[in-house]
Amino acid sequence: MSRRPTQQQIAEKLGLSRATVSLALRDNPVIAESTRRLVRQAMRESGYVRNATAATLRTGRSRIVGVSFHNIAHQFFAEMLIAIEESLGAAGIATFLNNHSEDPASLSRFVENLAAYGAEGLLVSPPPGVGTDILEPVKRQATPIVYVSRRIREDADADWVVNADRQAMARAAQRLIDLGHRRIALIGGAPGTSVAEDRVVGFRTALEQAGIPWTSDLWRRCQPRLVEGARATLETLDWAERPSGYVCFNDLVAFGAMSALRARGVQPGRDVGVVGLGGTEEAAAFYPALTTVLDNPAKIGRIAAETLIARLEAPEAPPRQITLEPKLVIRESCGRPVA
Amino acid sequence: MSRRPTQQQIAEKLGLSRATVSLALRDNPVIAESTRRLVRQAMRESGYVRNATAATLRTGRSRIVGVSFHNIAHQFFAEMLIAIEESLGAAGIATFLNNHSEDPASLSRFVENLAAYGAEGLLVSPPPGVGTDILEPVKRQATPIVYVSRRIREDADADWVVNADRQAMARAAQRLIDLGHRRIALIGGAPGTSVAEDRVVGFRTALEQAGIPWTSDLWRRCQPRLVEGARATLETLDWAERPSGYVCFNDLVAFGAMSALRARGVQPGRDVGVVGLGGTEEAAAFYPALTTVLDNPAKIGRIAAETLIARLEAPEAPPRQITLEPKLVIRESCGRPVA
DNA sequence: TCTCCTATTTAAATCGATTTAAATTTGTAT
DNA sequence: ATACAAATTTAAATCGATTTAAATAGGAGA
Repeated sequence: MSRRPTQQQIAEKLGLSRATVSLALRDNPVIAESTRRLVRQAMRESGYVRNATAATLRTGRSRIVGVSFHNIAHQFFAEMLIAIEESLGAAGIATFLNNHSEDPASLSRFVENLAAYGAEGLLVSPPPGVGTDILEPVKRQATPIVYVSRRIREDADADWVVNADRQAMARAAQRLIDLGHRRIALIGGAPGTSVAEDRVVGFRTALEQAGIPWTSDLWRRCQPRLVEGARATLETLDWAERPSGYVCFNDLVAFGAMSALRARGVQPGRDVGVVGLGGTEEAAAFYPALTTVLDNPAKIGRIAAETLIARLEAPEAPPRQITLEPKLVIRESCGRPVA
Repeated sequence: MSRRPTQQQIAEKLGLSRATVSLALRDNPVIAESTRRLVRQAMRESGYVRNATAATLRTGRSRIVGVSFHNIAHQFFAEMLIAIEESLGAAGIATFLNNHSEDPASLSRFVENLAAYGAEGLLVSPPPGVGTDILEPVKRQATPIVYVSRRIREDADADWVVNADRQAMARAAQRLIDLGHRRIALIGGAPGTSVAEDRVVGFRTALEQAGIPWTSDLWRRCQPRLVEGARATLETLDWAERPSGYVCFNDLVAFGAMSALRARGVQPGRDVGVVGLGGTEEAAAFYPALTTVLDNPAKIGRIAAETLIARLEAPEAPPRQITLEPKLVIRESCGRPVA
């Protein structure tokens, strides 16, 4: 900070009072049109920049919102974050960022900081296993929270915007089942998050409805990363009865799975079927092109930001709990029906 | 905001003055040890949260830093951002985020907002073609700026942390040259950014030093995305004299190039050589594994944050202009020497 | 007991914008 | 002119923490 003009100084220069300047700046109609123009002009000339800190202190409205995800290097979260920042920015709201890396302590520190700055809202995808108490500092100030992608189940009447993870995974599995696959593995997903739990349930349900018995070793858990997907997939090649189909936790894992399979001479789309989840741009360009379930990060981000903004305007409105329906995109990685 | 206790209230409860409470909170040694403990205790019990807004207004120190990149969905920038947020957070500094999408207006709005909130610093990777005037609102307040990855050339005595893009690209090209390739295409990169310009110069220099004539059509420009890389690479297959080597703007483009080539029956690592830039985790897992030049996003991010923090402490210190040396990682995508 | 010095505590100003109640100016009708 | 209403402008309080100068308390020494 240094010497940048304040309303005080502008008022003095124009021989007006601080009050007049402030009211003129905010286009209050009680100020004469001519005076308003005068003030506007002076502000432009002097390069006046409104001191948001002072305004926040006085009004109690910070126009700041916090966003906390576990890993913004995941395509899905990165795109969501971009959409959120854009939507908030368009509404004149600043974005405080935190990447908590699944560490509750990181989120905790962030939330405390949000409270200190008087943030007006929080968009969060919490780490697995935490309760609402971790959000206590903002909750106490009645700061609205919107859960994005992941939620805390305990917080049943909060706002949230998530994917229909169960249906998405069920749809992915169903695709392979429809093609005649009976031996299907689930690759990826870390236990503990609401997302992973829902996806596993979806997978399992699809299998059981098709009369295929579910056993927990059909699920090869792994971090949602390409190399991990490759590793987990390789393990299945040692099974007594090899899978003919692979449902992957996300596209990245699917890429890993396909790379691993191909490296072992197994051609996805011909020898085995692979389905992803995500609908990343790369899925279409990969060879073979990946059949996948769309997960719309930008759409979720936009809706989440809108939900928060609506909540700011109507704190007492009933909760908005939005679940986006998945859509299967069929490409080449599942190939044709099996015998 | 709502009723959360203020220092005022704590003071009343304890029968002390606001001054004492404030001084105790900040561990000022003039306050008696016993009083300090008392105050601390009361704060803990009442769930007091410091009002950063009020403190900022009084002290002029916001403990806020802005970060603006063009696309945080790029792996490189996402990882850089994570490292930055973590480093700043560890220093008790909050991160204001902007994803400007190469739009100067977006950056401009952000910078104005930073000035309004009294941000103490800016880490930025500016859009192509902008001058320092776009940063005027923060510059006027003498807010330190650290350029990250990209810089504004005009701003010659600013702090910056960038990759040695020229050398990186030269090294990539050199690898192919060493293997005997003479017909090498450069895939990707959008003109106008300092990064792209430097990389092209590096590529061109390596060619010319090896006695290979550079012509501008060796460069197939494209957005740094997988599908775009695939498209640009396909174009080269129609050339009268096809390339035997491909230097790619980044790993993502290389993945696209390899996918496109493979789809046309050209096997990277056997029929042609491909080099990437980035050192993403996926590069190792891809089939064939990608030879690439490391670009250390997390390291750049960490150093950039440290540079800014150092600058806050010593505003008059000489500029820190850091260029990270590239390192080639040889894998399989270039194959063996050609005839 | 009284003085002086040191250790603590406190009153009050300050940061800059906002807002309300009150004051002032302008204009109109009589 | 005079009164009254309407249109503008302004004084002053406020948000909560920080900080400096000044006040007070406590103790030691004479």
